[in-house]
Amino acid sequence: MRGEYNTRQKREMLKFLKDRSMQHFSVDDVVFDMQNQGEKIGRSTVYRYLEQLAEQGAVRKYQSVQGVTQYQHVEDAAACDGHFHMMCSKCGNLFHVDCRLMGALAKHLTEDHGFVLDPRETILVGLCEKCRDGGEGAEHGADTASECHHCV
Amino acid sequence: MRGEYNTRQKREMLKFLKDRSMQHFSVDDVVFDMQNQGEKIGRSTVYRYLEQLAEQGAVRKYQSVQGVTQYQHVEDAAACDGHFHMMCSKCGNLFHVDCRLMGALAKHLTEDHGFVLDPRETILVGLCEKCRDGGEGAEHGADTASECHHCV
DNA sequence: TTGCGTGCAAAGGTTTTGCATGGCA
DNA sequence: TGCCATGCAAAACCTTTGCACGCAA
Repeated sequence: MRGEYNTRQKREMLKFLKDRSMQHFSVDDVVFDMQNQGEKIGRSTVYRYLEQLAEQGAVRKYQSVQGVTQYQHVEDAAACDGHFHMMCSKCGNLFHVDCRLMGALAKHLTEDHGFVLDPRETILVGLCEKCRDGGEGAEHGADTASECHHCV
Repeated sequence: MRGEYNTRQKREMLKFLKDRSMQHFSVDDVVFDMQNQGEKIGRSTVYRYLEQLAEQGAVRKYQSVQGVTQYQHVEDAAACDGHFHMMCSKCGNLFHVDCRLMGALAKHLTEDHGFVLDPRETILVGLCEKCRDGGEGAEHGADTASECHHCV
């Protein structure tokens, strides 16, 4: 049965992801960054374990606009249940969108359009505040929580 | 300068896409389907012209959940401005979501979260009515317009 | 000791690119 | 005729898979 053994590679990779829950990674990012930190890990292992974690719901898996698979650790699966995510097309950061209106939208789509929206798969795309204003782009891995100023 | 010549391949491909504005295609779909109709076209040409059309806004380009690039002809760019799209994760069909609530959401996100939502890039993911009910999955290329029963 | 996990290398699939040829203007 | 467009093949990527060896239990 899969996922039975608790190996060094799994421990280190999970720790790596947990320590960077605000960031998202491609497989290459994980391999490269971990190896830069002196941790030895093979590419196949990263692919395989990331896939396992995604199945378990411990990481979110999605396609970037450029078509590269991205992964991000899900800090609290329960906390993520009720909300959606938004990706900035410029800086690439992923934001949590905690907002009642999203729930209302999901309900409405289900009841009046017949669509059952999947918050785990759906990613809203646009420009985040920093990239819109500064035009510089937020640094990669900046804090990515977004609370609604009005409706939380 | 690119896109200067009006060639047979471009004419046929554009016609092919226009005639099937309700469907979405991978590059392979286009190559295969067109060749099945007896139209000769090379794979590189399809890649290159699709890319050009996407830049011009004549086709929408996006990643399927499985990570394959999909293209769909945009019938009326202006008509698409005000609405979003939803993809069924089971049958893969793309639906127009014509609904005031989406506009309200975009406005709210901009004003209260600082996000400028991009309707052209954003795809809502979930289950469409047919796939939810029948469990069979709608046939590929079925009609994909969805009007709101309440709020249009 | 057993058998899952790992890592290498090979294979598979998709997309891009270089280059000679073809065809539009 | 000049130059962009096309199509083939090769290359570049990303991801999956097969297999022998390593290591957790």
